[in-house]
Amino acid sequence: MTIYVGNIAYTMTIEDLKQLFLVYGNVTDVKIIVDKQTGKSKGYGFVEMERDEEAENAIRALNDTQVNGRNVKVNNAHRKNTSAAPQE
DNA sequence: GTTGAGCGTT
Repeated sequence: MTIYVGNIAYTMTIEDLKQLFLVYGNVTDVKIIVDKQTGKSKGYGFVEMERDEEAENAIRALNDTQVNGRNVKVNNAHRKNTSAAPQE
């Protein structure tokens, strides 16, 4: 399952997110979106986990929680073709 | 700061 992580602090890195989600399950891939034009973080990223149940568990545990001083938004991704469900 | 990018073998 691909998890969307938004409103994260610019200080948050891929390893930071990976460690956070690894507590709830094994993480297959972690990615933070960086603007190609500015080279800065866009403030959101994606985390891919093997088991959906662990992913949802991590979502419920980390969503709307303060990380690095920022209230992060964690939810299952609902766009692109990386989601478990088709896009309308 | 709210739903990507990958640029060459993932």
